Amino acid sequence: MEMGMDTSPSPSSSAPSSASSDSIDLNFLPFLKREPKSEPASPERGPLPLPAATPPPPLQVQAQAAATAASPLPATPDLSAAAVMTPLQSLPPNPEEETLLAEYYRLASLYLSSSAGAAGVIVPAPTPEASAGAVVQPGSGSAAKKRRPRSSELVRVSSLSVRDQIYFRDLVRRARITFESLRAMLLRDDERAEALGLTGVGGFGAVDRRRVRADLRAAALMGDRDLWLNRDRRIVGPIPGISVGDAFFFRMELCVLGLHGQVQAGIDFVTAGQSSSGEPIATSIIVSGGYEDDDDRGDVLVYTGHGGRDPNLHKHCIDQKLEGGNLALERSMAYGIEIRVIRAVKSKRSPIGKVYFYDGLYKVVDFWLDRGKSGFGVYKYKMLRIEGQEAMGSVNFRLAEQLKVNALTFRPTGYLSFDISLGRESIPVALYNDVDDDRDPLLFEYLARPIFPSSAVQGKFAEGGGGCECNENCSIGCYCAQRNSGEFAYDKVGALLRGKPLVYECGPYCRCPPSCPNRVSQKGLKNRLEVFRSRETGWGVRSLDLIKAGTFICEFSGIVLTHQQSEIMSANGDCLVRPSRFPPRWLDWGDVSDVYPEYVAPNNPAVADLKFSIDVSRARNVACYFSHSCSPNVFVQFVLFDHYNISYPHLMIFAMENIPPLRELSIDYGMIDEWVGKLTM
DNA sequence: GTTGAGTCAGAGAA
DNA sequence: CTTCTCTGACTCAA
Repeated sequence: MEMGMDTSPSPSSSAPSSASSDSIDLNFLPFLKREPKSEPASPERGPLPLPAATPPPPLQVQAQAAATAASPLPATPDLSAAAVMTPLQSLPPNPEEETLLAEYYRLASLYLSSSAGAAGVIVPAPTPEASAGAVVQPGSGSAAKKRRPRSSELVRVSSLSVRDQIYFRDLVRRARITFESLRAMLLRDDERAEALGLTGVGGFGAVDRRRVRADLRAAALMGDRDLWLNRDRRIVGPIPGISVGDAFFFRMELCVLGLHGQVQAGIDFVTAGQSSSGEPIATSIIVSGGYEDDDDRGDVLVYTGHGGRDPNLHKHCIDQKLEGGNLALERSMAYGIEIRVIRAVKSKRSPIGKVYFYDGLYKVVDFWLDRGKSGFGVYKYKMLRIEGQEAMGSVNFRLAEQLKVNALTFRPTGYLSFDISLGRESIPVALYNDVDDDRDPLLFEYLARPIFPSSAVQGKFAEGGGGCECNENCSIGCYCAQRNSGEFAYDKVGALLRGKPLVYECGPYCRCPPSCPNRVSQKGLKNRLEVFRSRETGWGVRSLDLIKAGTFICEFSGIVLTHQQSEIMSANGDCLVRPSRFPPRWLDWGDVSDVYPEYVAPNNPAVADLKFSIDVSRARNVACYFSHSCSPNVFVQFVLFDHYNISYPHLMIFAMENIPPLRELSIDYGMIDEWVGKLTM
């Protein structure tokens, strides 16, 4: 099958295609259901305003400059591809309209996702083959795969409306969830294969113990389905849906998203042949810390060109040449083209020991040929960060590390409490306000665990046969695995593999030890959370730790009321959280239907119609201060572990994006209740 | 700390 | 103009 015939939806096009659904019923894709009926306006794009009058600065170094550099520049480099883009006819953004649109979109999102749930998006249980995932080859088959090459069309995406921003954020999140879910599935398959005595991906007879990297395989699966983003144009400047500060764990993921298209090289650029001015143009760089001559001061960065190094040793052995990415950076300087900068920072929270932060846009302001520490010639580029951007992810990361050690040194004022839980949480929860004199969260009793009504839990502790009989950590086939319809919900480091209607963790009636990997959310906080005051969202919550997507954050606590009690209390106008109102965002986590169209979200274990509510008016925990968003970074997963009454599950909150330190956590509450208004005003 | 298989895109040849 | 082959870039996992 030719890729051109592929029936899978292609998110790489900026507007949702009116995909002909030959063989795949697109209607069951939850994501597509949530899209607004009308096409989101495509981003306003325009030709790059290349300063025609800017003469190329005289090359200070006439090294081995490629012929193109030496030849005189055309007065106006004709980036013709950009020129045919829709001309800018943008009105100045109207804040009022933006707010209305945001509200409209929130409601549309709410309506569509909730109606989707009611209309039976949850289709029959996946076959074991489908849920095992990697054993099934994607439908298109890998035979005649022909990857669509990267386009050279150079565009800059600017002034996205609120609605577009949400649209692209969701698009990017979906791609990232697909990537991470595939990777997790492949890893799990590897482990199973190894447990069975088969080795790696080579299958039978493979001798090599080394696994084929799951990140590469996940990217390849997505590539076969044309699911890589932003391949139809080369974007200069910000990538829609990716914010300054976003965190990534794999180089391949950067390629999949189009943030940086080079698997290994640190400089990504449009080649001379592709650019109509005949010159290469750099668009992004990665500062990995691998080059000894780099000098990184944050806002000011001296970056070293690539090349000249021995492939095996990380030593320079010949002079660098002004070609490829090196020349492209120089050309970007001449034209004033902004460069995306991605920094690698060491982190124990990362599966690979480091994390890549998108730190925003820089401009090259100077370049020269220098003698590196090795004694060989290296090209150096002085880059300045463009002002007015969000704080850098790498800076926030370091600040948060310092705050964990000694908060008062870096924030002498503003802390109202270092632990509003008063020791009730496993990790302290700080309270910080440097905005006004509100101290509201201090006035409530901190309740780390919800209190269930006795009628709800009486006799429900050992319901359904009590716990498992495992003496060691639980494994596939044990009673608790069966409860979870044959598979455990978490991977070995405690990340949720995919969202489910309900997760059964091992509990007090299980024999397995506390180290059992099926005990995750019951153990409480693992991240340093902070309740903080902001001018935009009132009270909010942020983390000092980098939170990997899929990991547990905290429980939603309070005094649990029965249906009857809820009716009475809400009549009194009290603050009630209704679990049934959270849109089923868990459907998205683990969704790989873009790659495996046969994938459907699990509909087991079953959960009851939830009629209870949580009263947070007297006692509450940190979860109560999460801000609302229709494009949230956390979601609710229902979990049972201590009692087994399916009408009263715990509301456990998990990350659905990688959440960088100091970024606000946001959740989709569904309807905005009066209490949310009260809390966030 | 060391090692090697693995990827895509660029560059140039066919 | 398209298609191919070679090369360079260095990451991730053991």
